[in-house]
Amino acid sequence: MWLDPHRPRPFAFVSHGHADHFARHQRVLCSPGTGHILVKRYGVKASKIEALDWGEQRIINDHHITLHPAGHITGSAMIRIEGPDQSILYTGDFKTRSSHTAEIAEFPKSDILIMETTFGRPQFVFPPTDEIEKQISRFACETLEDGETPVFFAYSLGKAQEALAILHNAGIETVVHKTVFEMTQACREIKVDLPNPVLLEKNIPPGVAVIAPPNAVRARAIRSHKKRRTAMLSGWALTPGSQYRYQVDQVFPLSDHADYPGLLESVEKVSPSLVYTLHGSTREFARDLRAKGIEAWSIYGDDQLELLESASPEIPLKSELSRPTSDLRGLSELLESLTTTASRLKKIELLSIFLQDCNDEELPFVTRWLSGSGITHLGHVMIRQALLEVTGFPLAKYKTVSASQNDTARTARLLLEEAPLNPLAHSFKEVATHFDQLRTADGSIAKTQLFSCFLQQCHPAEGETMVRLLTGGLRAGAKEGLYEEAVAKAFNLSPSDIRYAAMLTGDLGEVAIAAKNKTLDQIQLRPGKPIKPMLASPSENTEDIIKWHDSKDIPLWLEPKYDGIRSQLHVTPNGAHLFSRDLRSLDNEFPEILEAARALPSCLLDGELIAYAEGKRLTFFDLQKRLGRKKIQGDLFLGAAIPVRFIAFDCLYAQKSLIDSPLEERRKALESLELLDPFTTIPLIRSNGTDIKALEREFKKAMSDDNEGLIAKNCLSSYQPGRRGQSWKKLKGVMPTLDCVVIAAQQGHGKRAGVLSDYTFAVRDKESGELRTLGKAYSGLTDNEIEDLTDHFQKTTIEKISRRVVKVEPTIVLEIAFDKIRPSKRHDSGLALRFPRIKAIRSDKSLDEIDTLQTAKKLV
DNA sequence: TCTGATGCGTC
DNA sequence: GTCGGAC
DNA sequence: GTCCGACGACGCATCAGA
Repeated sequence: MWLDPHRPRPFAFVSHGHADHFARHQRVLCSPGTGHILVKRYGVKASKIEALDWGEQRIINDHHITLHPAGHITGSAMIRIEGPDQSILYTGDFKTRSSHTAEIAEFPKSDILIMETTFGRPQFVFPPTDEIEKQISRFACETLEDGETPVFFAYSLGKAQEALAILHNAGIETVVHKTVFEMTQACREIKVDLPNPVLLEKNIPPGVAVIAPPNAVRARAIRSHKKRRTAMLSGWALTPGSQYRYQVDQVFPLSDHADYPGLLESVEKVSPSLVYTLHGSTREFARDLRAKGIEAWSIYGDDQLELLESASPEIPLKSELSRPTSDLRGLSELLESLTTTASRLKKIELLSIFLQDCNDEELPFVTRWLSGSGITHLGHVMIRQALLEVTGFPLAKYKTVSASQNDTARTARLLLEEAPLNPLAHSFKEVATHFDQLRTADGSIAKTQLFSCFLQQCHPAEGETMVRLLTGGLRAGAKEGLYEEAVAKAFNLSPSDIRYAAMLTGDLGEVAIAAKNKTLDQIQLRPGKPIKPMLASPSENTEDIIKWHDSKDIPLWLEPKYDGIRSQLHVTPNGAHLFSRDLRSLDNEFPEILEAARALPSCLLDGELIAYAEGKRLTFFDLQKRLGRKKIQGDLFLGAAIPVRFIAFDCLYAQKSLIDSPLEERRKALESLELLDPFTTIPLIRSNGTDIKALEREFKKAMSDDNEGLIAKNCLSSYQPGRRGQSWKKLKGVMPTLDCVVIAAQQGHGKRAGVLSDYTFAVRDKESGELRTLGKAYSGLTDNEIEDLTDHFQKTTIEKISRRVVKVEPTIVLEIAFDKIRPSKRHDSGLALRFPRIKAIRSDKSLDEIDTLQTAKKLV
């Protein structure tokens, strides 16, 4: 018999109904209350459950087994196993204080005690429960009086019911999230004295409090409710930074675990001769017991997601740490306000004021940092390493914190708050120098070292900002467009002028300084300086294209959409250059193209690089082999094996800038260049803009020529760099689909951190009968669908594969659309999809109706 | 020296 | 590349 | 309509660890 095992076992004791203590065992021993919860929460078959009443005795292999209330949540039990020589008590999770929904804990005397020590450090002393309850009620009342909604986050089983009882006793009307609703009903069914719960519908009615599980922080009904004040109910409220960690307005230390005095008290009652400790501060608590003359050892395994050790006394807490006023601090504070305000206008206002305060030297690079360029990024592995160096924490601790955050920057801040730091003031210039050093440092070890030294001199908040900047994940809800408007506002210019200049340079920093000095008009297009390519908006079908064109008099211009690499060819008297879609230089990768371009006059061409050999186009994957190469070495060989052509479809400069000229004129300029191999001009179809049949024919032809589809262009439009405007439309082929079953689900990042957002799907191999994975997808589902699926997958989890991934029962059939299917080593089907997306959740289909590997292979 | 994990940039 | 959500 | 941030597979480079 296993005790609370994480993996499915033939026979296991399950102490209570929380997910971290449960797996799909063949037979389960538990209290009747827990048994009922397992049925309701995880859909466990009642026949698999062997319930044992409090004090009732069972004999298994000559051992007397009894269960005793643990006081953690409804039904939570300790198990006592008495053998011929000695007795063992395993506590599961427990608490010593009384509560509204859990039975009062009993501590039978035993020789060996295996106990949980989640809060096994002396600083964990919870205030009296009635005191906490009063605070909670007061928070709810005050919030309601202010016309706002109090929202409590609490585990859906246990804490949520406590909260419901507390609010009910205080006479506060409460609505609860779906999972809380279900768990409350389950508790009521086993005679726990709780008010009838009211389910939270789409919108929160006025005058009520809300109880939701912590992972509903991002649920739509709650997020969209602006007038809310949030509170987290957790014992971790006692740790520094918890309010920040949970991103709530308030935290209350309402806990279902024993605090430090409670742990000691329970050891005393059991009076064991040997203690093993589990969860949380296992080593510390065992050490404390040994100091009292009780033999005690920790069983390693800090598998509790929420675990966060508190600062040791010699390290100053966050509040005591000085936070020097500095440029960097200003930037931190700016980012913080940007993140918290949803209003676009407000963000622009904040940014513009900030930019006005920068001097000429700072302005360009600060603008670049904010708009996400000009910083070499550090990967999260290097950042993790630097954090471990500064804090001296073990990797396990990083992982625990990171698992609860899913955000490197926030993880950094939490860890730094417990680290011995020496915050100094940092000017922008110093920060810029540091970024430079990081960029030029050789190797990841040197970079890590540099960064950890810098972090040591940062206040945690500034450390977080540095990490945000270095990971590029500002998550401030602002990108290019908004920054352009901010620059315009800061220097009193029109946003369109700023945008135009930004299009030309692709460097907002340069634009900002020009704006400040009123020299914007000096920014002009010229070959050698890359500009952002114009993009096409997608359209559904040929009908859309006709509707969009909407003209009898103007021809509809069509070009095939090649499957290559978008690139810009700049030819100047001093040499030629190639740039990629995001303005990276491709010069090293395609030297033979540059060589050939020397024969061309000065010009700037927009086009597509494609792989082409022996009169035939090769695939994108062939072409990709030539990307990312650092050394020119072997280029001769590669150039021969995978020759490349540049297919030009636009000309932005020929003697003068043609950016503002209509496409017609640009095309003329392009044709007058009379390009020769390896340069070609894209075939152009000047079609009648009203004949849908003709359009269909052209589209079919483009597809049968192995193109991705067609690009439709308005021949009178100017070139709009960097915008996915309406002057160009793309039309792609109808995608094939396969019906697949989900076999694993993965936790998301950022705004998808509380949900299982990413699904591994599989098809059936007819030969072996096995399921074979084909790929992963999330794209295509709405937030609500993801929430529902998360719920479903939590209930149908078979086992935890890794920190983020769970294996689930194959119950959900998805219709997966994709562009192409091809052989691959990534998945065990030996196939992979290009651009997979979820077209539909096929709840009408069952596992035996999914597509087969053999069908999939035919589509290759 | 090889391999797998990670980062980065292309679609 | 894909997509949904927010403004 | 437009921007933004969640994500897919693939190929090359780099680095840690076998």
